[in-house]
Amino acid sequence: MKQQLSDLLTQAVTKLQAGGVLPTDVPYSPAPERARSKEHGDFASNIAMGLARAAKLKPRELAEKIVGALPKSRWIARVEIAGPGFINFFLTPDAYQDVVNQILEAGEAYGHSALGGGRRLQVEFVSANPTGPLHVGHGRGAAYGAAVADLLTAVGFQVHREYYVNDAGRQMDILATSVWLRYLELCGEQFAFPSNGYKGDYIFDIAASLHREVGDVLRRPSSKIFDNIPADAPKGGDKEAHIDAIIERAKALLAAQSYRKVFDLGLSVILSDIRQDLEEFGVVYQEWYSERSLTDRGLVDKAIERLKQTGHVYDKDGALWFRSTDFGDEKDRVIVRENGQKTYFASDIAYHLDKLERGFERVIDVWGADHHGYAPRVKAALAALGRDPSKLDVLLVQFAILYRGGEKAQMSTRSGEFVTLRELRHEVGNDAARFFYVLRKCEQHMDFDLDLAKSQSNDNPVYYLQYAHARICSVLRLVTEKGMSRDIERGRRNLNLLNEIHEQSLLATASRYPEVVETAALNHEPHQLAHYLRELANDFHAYYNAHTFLVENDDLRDARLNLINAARQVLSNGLGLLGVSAPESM
RNA sequence: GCGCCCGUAGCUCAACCGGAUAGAGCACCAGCCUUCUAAGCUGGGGGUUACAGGUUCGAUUCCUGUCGGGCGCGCCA
Repeated sequence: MKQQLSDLLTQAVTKLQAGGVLPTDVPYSPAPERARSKEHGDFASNIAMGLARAAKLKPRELAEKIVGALPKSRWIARVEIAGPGFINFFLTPDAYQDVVNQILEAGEAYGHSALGGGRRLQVEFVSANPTGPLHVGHGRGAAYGAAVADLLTAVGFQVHREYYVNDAGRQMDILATSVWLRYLELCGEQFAFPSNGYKGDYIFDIAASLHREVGDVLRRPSSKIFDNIPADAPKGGDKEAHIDAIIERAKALLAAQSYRKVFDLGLSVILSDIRQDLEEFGVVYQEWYSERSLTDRGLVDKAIERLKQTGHVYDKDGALWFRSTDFGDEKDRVIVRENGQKTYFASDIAYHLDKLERGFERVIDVWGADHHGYAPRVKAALAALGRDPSKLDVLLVQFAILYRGGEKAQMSTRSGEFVTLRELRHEVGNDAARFFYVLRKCEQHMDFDLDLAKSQSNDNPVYYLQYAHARICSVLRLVTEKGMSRDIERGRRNLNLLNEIHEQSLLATASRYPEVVETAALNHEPHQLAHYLRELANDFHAYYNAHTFLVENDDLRDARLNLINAARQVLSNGLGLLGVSAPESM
């Protein structure tokens, strides 16, 4: 529909260029936009305003010449020039008729396109450290990332969804040590649990299953563990030094193989919990990419080696630095520490290099906003390695600030005081949670009032959309109950009977769906789809209240049933892209 | 101090790579169920788009500055 108008405008401009009215060397965009107000018609073009200067004409004068050169079309009822020089198109009622047929023929594929041409994209999202269950902050990244990935799939990209598993590094050592210490408590050892250890209940569960499995085999006397260890913070010491020393002691007292057993148990229990949590949330991945595997395959060393070859690293204070300031970063970054350990950043360089070497045309990282300072250095590393850093899109998701009882709720994985994603899902339901998360654009700070979400879940806008879907299903079910017949073909032939204002409005909104999916996908803005669906549901509910569908007139009834069934299809497709179910009854 | 994000109705948020009279929901007020699901519909009040400049036919949108809020600024991840 949009394309046809665009073609007509191009023909008009070409004609004016041939007549010498317009220069041929000025670029222009004939794409008309959906008019925001009904009195401005269905589509509006600002082409005359853009070209007025080049034509040395007033915008309205040029607009008149363009309209004069416009070919006739049966889709266009009339064309008006308005305001400073807008060209407004009023479409004929039957211009929209065919939309119903298009939707019903395409079915679940309505709104899909081949825009992406099958090009391969990667979307990496959530990637939370496997040191505890996902909390509601991760939920936003999950809902957002999944919706972006699904939207891009819908417009024809081949999308690879990936979760980067940080299964190496100090945080995981703290986790393993925390599990071991809780295990020792079960064995009967007594000591003060480190203030910087993980204190969540899930640590007890893992420790208990470890104890059931191996008994007291991994027990070591607490006197040996805490002998000559730097003081913890509550005793005026340094909590970081304290926990690091305990980790070293744990590795020394347990043979490498035993330590690894505790470590792997903690990792696998938590990771499978995360995986199940996300799956229940409707978020699935093509790949769970292990950080440890990068090291095991030598990719980290290889990346460092390549940086050395390109001459962008140097030694200072016993550490190896990457000169990221050469590529716009605000300071240089350490990649190998004084103690010989590679930093997390080193792994990330190898990881992102690997992403591009796997052949993805474009790589999208969905990060929490607190990581925003990290993007320049990753891009710098890619540039230093001769890669195009613009192939990496970092989408920053702002924090969801939790409110409980009118006050900010604490969010700390370490202390174990947080609301888990699972708790949220159970309280408000998957559908409401998915929809709520995706309702606002990602760079917008989000106030998440838990009391409101939990106690007044019926106020959640998702029910408004689902209700529209359920209502339509209900009407379609009632056709036979009322002893009426339904003939889809008869409906197709009588679409010209749909001339009520509510019907025209619903048709126009439904016809916009493919455009909405396209812009939402390309701009990584699922909230556009969410807001659109609300509009569509609103059009339906208004129609429902204004008119009866199950009328005696067979022609009119079947036309209307086809229309609302088309609306149902669009609702179902749109909700599907957002990971929300479309119930047949409520 | 420096960097990134944000500031729109009482509250939570939209505004489609600069467009016409800035829109929804919640809350508030007034109406609509003997007819297809009232988790719905109809109408109403509510705004100097934080502030001051600049760019142009035209600015919530782009630029500069000020104020206010969030987050970063480790040889942590």
